[in-house]
Amino acid sequence: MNNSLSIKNFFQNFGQLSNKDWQLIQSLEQIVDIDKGEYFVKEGQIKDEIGFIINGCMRYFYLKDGEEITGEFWQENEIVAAYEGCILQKPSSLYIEAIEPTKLIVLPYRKLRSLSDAIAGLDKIIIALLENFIVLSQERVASFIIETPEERYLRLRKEMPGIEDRVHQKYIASFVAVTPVTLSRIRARLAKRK
Amino acid sequence: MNNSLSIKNFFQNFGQLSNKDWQLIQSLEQIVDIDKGEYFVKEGQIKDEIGFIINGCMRYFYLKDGEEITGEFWQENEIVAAYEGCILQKPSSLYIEAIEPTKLIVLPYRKLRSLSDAIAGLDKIIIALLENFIVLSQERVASFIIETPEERYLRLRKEMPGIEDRVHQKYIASFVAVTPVTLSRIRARLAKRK
DNA sequence: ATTGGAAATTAACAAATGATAATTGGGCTT
DNA sequence: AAGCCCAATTATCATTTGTTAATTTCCAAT
Repeated sequence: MNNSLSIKNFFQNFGQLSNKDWQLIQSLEQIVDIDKGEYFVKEGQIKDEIGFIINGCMRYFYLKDGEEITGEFWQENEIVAAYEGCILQKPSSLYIEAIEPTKLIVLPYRKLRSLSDAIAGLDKIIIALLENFIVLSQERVASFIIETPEERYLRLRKEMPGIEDRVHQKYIASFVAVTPVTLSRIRARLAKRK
Repeated sequence: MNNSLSIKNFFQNFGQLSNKDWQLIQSLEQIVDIDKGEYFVKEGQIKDEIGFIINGCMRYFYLKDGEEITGEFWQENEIVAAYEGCILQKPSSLYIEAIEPTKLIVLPYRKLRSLSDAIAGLDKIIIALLENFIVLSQERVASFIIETPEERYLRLRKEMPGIEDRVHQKYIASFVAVTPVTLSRIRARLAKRK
């Protein structure tokens, strides 16, 4: 099966493309495999590429005082990117790591942008992609503003069923913004309540 | 002086427009004055308009268990919007309130989008606007992930000098994600340390 | 199957934050 | 200028979370 189909489907959610246009985009594509524990982006690196996960699981994290603090998890059919590299062309302040062996379709963001002259309608798709990203980003902000750690934990389980079987609890703990010990206590409380 | 000049300058940061194109955009513009304590958006309302602050000061907040929790402050030359309305055409889950008497230039987002066929280069400007928004949004996420309340407070003072003279400390407290009492203690600690 | 090592849980204690209430301070109205 | 109302500070106490360490559980490698 053609891996590229999946990202095509993803793009076509946002707008239609002719086969010829699609081939132009495909010419920028690269398939990348990342081993478990290896990185798509490291701190300090300028990475202007976006990755589309064919299979596997990733996270991004900040390194603060030697501690890894997870910001987000990504799974199949999701887009991973370091916005600093893509939008600002600046060195990343975060790491993007494969939690499992991960296969990605990689597209250079600026080169993709530069195809808009050749591909009518590409701008519309990019706008839709960015809008999509904004929605996710704002939901994450809202989750910090209005939710407790326990609520964030429950939301993660709901939004990403199965994620607990894929990643360490200590990663989830920092995603939820507590220590592993506290997450353990939250889980104990929830289990008792049931 | 022409208020519309300021939003034109703002847009032109992201791309050039001819006078004719600009007039087309201007035809969508509306000047809106909002009294202190009044709202640009209320919870439940579908608002697909973006506002550009000519003068004044605003904030958005969520209402949770009767508590107002501030998510962001906006000042002159910044754009205010409820992404749920603009992007998703859904009822807002938040309020946008004028903290001071505020004058806005208001543009309907979807109508603006629909001008792309008539205005070459508008899509590029919209992309730049969205990218700009993503950067701000991700910085806010990062601030929750890697910073302590004290650090968030210091960052706000640095990024928005003078904001403390414009808004109540209780608003700042919830922005920083602590109670007013705790913010007061943080301030006392900082004053002593100096 | 055994074993080594890290992750998760549990317990005990320290530190920080929240909640409540009393006091002080500042701004607005009359 | 006086008085009132709400915001901000301070104090006290309760609750929660972090920290450290001990114990158990889970994987992975041999």
